[in-house]
Amino acid sequence: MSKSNNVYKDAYNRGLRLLDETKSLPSEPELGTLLGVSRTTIRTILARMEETGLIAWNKRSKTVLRAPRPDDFFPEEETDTLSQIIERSFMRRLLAGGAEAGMQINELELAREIGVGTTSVREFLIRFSRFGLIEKRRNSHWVLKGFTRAFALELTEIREMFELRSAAAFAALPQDSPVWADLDLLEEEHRLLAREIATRFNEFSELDERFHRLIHRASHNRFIVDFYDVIAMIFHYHYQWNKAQERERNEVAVAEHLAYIAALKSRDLGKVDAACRKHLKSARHTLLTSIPDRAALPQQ
Amino acid sequence: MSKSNNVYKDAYNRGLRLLDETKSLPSEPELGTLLGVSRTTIRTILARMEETGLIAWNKRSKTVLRAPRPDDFFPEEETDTLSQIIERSFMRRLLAGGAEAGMQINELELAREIGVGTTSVREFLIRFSRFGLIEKRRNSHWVLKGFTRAFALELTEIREMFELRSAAAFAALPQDSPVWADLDLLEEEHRLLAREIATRFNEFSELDERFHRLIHRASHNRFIVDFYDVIAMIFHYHYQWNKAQERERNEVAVAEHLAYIAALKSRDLGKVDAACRKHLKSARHTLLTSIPDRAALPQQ
DNA sequence: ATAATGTCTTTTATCGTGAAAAAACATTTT
DNA sequence: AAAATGTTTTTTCACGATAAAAGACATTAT
Repeated sequence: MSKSNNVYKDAYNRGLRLLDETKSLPSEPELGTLLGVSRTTIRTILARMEETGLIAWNKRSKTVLRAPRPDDFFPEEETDTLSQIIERSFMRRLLAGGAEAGMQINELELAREIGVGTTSVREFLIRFSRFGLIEKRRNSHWVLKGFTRAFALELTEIREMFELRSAAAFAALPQDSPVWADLDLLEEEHRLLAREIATRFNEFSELDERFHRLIHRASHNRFIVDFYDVIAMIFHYHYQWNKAQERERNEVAVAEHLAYIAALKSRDLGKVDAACRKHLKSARHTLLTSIPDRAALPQQ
Repeated sequence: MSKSNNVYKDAYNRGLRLLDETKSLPSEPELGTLLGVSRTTIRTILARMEETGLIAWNKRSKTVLRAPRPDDFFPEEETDTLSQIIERSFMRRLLAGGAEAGMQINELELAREIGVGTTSVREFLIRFSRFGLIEKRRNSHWVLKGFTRAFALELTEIREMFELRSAAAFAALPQDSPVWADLDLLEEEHRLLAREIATRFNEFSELDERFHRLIHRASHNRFIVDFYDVIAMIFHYHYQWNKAQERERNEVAVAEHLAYIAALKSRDLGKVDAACRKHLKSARHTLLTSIPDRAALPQQ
């Protein structure tokens, strides 16, 4: 099978949306930057668009002939990266119970189960290992450390250390820094979401991530910024799994964010520290309550 | 070439040293745990020892016939892991100048240069990426971020945060914790080294790592413990490269460690904090002075 | 002369394969 | 019967090969 052409398919789908907006497409390099792919892929896309009668293509002229129909799009699942597919399968296994700490992870078995080569699984596990949930035994299997209470506590300990420092750095940024404008925009989005929280509560997690990443970036420290990947991954899957009181939780979190933003804007370090601590405390609480108690039993 | 048998060769070399000590070898499973390899490898080793006339092997009896000679050992370089080989080559390139920030890293070229397959290089780069020195562009090349002043500052910022916390946790450990015995042992080793610093100064870095890892372990936080890998890697290569005033530097560091150990034993948090800060400050200074100024120029 | 298109080359992503090493199972020895 | 040895199976590690995607070079159009 070698390599799937998901990059092409995903870019094609996104390209279809451009057809609605204009009567003719821009140049190939321009499309490349627009869709974030190389010209090679753009040309493959254009070739297919021509073939399916979506556009007339002759050198520089790329005229839109008709609007894309639903069946012009490639199926969503064909646009996923292999590593996304592996990650999803792996996390499903991990969260869908039966994943006791200390359990062995078998590359070959995982690969067969997902239907991919072992190389891809190996590479995924190596990348995944930095999240602290698995560990490699040299020349042998991986060991699952488990999504335990201990893990959550260790994660939040670092998170709190990093975010308090980043928040302080943020508040100390000069008034003319562009981050203040970014913060204003995020504040506005929070206000909008707060108003319609009853229906849009599930949009919070995406906003949450953008907000915290903005703050962490103020640390100007790659290790702090990169660590947010761990948090984001955990929260992403965690919230997919645990939907209890999602609306209430998010409503509280939005309010806390707004208080946090106000504190940042006040540039009063004491207030920032207090607002940040308060939010992190409730975030930790939410994460901890969602972990089954079984996992709190002594490990190893 | 498939897979080199370096595990066997390394275990064989270590196994040879056992022959000096006894007249007959223990059971296969026992040898396995002793050398940290599987029985399969043990049996391959025994087979060769028999073949070269080192032992007489018949089922349970493994009698030593003669002492190993220098030429019985496999050459050192054949006992290295592939990832060690790749890491060394890569770091040599990186430190031996000509590695400007922003430079592209080519998997294929690296693999050809080192004489290994691309898969191994890919896996190495993925593992290496957590050190924050390289970054991947999706579907494209890796980018070298460079061993710059900024990198050193970001690294030490985290190190200081983590170590201060670990040191405080260490000092708070109950008197009957086994770590105090470990600390006593390390203290003794430091005293011995201090006495013979003139000749043994190059043994410090190994002691340094053991000392700091002991302290970090007191945090009981996997992210803190794991982060020491980054520090250890940087210091390892950094000190190989920069030998200026090595003796003096290490002499100072040993004295600082002894003061740090005394502070820990006093269990006075104020003293611990002061001693830790003092040592970390000079460690940072040493690291920073060794980075060429060119690297301090504005990046990107 | 600049920027696009057309064409060719290189690199990345992924697989299947095979030897090294581990692990599991069967048999023998104490 | 517990622990060792003997034998077989499974898994990991690393490679070369190949399609997808990126990138480089050549040519053409504005």
